[in-house]
Amino acid sequence: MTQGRKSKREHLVETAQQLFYREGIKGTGIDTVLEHAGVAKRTLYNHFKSKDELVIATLQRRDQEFMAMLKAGVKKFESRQTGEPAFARVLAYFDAIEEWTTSKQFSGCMFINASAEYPRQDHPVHVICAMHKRLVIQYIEELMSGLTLADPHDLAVQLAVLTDGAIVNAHTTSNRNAAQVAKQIAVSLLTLHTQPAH
Amino acid sequence: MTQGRKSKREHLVETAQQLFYREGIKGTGIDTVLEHAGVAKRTLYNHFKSKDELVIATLQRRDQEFMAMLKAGVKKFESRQTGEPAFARVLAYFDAIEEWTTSKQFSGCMFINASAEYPRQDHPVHVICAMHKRLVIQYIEELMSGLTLADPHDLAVQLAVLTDGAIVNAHTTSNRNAAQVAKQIAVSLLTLHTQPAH
DNA sequence: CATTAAGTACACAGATCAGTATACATCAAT
DNA sequence: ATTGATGTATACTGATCTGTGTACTTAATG
Repeated sequence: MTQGRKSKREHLVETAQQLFYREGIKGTGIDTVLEHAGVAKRTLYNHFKSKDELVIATLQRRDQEFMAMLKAGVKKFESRQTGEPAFARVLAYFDAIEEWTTSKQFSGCMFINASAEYPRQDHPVHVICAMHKRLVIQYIEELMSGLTLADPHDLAVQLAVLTDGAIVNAHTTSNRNAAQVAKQIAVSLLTLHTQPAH
Repeated sequence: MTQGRKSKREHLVETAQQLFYREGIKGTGIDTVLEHAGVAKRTLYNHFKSKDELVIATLQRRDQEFMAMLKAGVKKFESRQTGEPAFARVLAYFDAIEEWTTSKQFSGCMFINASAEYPRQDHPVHVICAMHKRLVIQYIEELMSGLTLADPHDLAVQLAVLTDGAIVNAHTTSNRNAAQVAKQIAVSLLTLHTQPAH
């Protein structure tokens, strides 16, 4: 029971996650996952009763990983900002997004990609992706909690739309400036909504 | 050579386009396309030497169709706007996006979806999607040609990022307000960039 | 030592996949 | 009327896919 470093299950999910992200989910066969993980097929099907279950496990893992990456990025970049703390956190958030979208391994948002591969909105995979996006909005709302806003949720949704636009634009058109573009817009929005027009 | 209504080729592409859009490209087999089109397999492979070629043909068709839809939408909605014509056209553009994203058959952007299914940026399918996105930016730039702007291309990219964000958000989270959110942001940006701050 | 849990190796089922081969039908143009 | 292009029907290949069946190994635990 107690065994070296990682459980086989965890190792499978980690390997599958990388492959699904790089090659797409439907573009990656179970056998490919097993080869890369160096694990027997039976072991996989002892832990997951179908590929779909493995897919869902990878998305849940990615959700954890991504949120952690975001929070670490915000922490890292917010110190380099000046002015209102909540304002600085939002800017740091877009810096984190930029660092990610310009990184070497970047291949779009795993959840947006998965949603595209499973277009049906009632499919479990699609549902999980929607949940993740809702979590991100919630997180943005938390980042802005120090600001005085007419409708904080509304602004969080705006910033989330902006984020998704930047991610997709960066991936489809290989644009390395997408996140900066989004950040620039975010600054405009924040300025508008925190200092009333007159 | 001269035959009824539509050529078999055109019919195949139209049918494939619908299925690829609704069920995903890798989620749709050649046989499914043939069943729906009522065409023999040999006929398909006389017109296209591989599935990839058919996929590319559907994307090219979708590009034509989508741009036509946008232009028709702009024409339809711009008359309902007041004020500066170029400004009104951009608002009408977002109205067109909204009408699309809230329509019954909406299942995301076919090019974003295809990019996700073919994540490798050098894959022909991915390249075509990037080209389409560049065309959209160009079109937005044309819409704004009457406005006095410091950097028209820059603003067009911003609006394109906004558009993609709205489309993706609408699809993944089934949010019917996404396009309105984007439009609202667009208004802010246009106002900021057309009437200098002081 | 015996039991039990977890993993492995490997063959295999059954479906589906893209693409080909072959023989036949239709029909317009020469 | 013959030819040539286009399409059809059907069977088939070979690869790949998810998932299962089975017998063996390994190691921790009692």
